[in-house]
Amino acid sequence: MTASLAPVFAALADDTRWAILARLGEAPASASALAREFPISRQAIVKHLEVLKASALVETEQRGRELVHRAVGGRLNDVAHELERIAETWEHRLAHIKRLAEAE
Amino acid sequence: MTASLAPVFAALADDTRWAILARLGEAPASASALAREFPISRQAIVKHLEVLKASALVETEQRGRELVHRAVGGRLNDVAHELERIAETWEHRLAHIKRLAEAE
DNA sequence: CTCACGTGCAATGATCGAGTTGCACATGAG
DNA sequence: CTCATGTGCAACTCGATCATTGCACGTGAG
Repeated sequence: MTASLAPVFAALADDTRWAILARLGEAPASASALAREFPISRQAIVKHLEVLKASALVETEQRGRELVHRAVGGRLNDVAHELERIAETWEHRLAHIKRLAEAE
Repeated sequence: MTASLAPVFAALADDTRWAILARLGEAPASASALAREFPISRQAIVKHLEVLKASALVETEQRGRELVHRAVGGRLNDVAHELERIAETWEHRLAHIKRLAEAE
């Protein structure tokens, strides 16, 4: 389960991709529309959207002849909760080890 | 602020690095010790530790002549909370837009 | 209807990062 | 003391991926 996190992080790691995702969090948009706003080609935008979609961070909907993409908060929320759980586990375990060391 | 997240994601994105971090979450260890456990060279381990340290995901302590590294839950927790906040913002904003669209 | 506009696929270039190897240094264990 | 062990620095290879360009196709706006 924790292994499934790496792809999501990889999707979020790129600055441009993160910017696109943040932009879609403000309002849905098509790939062509995004290409006009960002200083990169439409194809680059499309590829980023594919990556984001593969990690379920964006969803796509057909509006007329356009494909409108929007950011999905749910997945991000899942990741957040999992991180909290992991962080807590670490703290407990390491505190325990430290206690053992001081008991010598 | 949201821009400061990208480096952390980049640090967490690599499978090997994530595995090292998880390992350090179970118990502290030196770079050489990790190199014995993982199928990669010590130098590779060291580089991963540098990245993790740069994102404040691990801390280092001198024990005798060894450098002992341990995972830090705090930073991960910060990231988790920020992600929750962002996800919530998206949901609100997009729900608002959807409401407007249906009001037509 | 028609053409502008949005999309899809393919090949290529360029940059970045993971991993290796080799060597040098130092310091604590025995 | 001495040598094994842990660490540090540098150069190199190789693969992934970010981005570009060019072309073709379909469909809805006007």
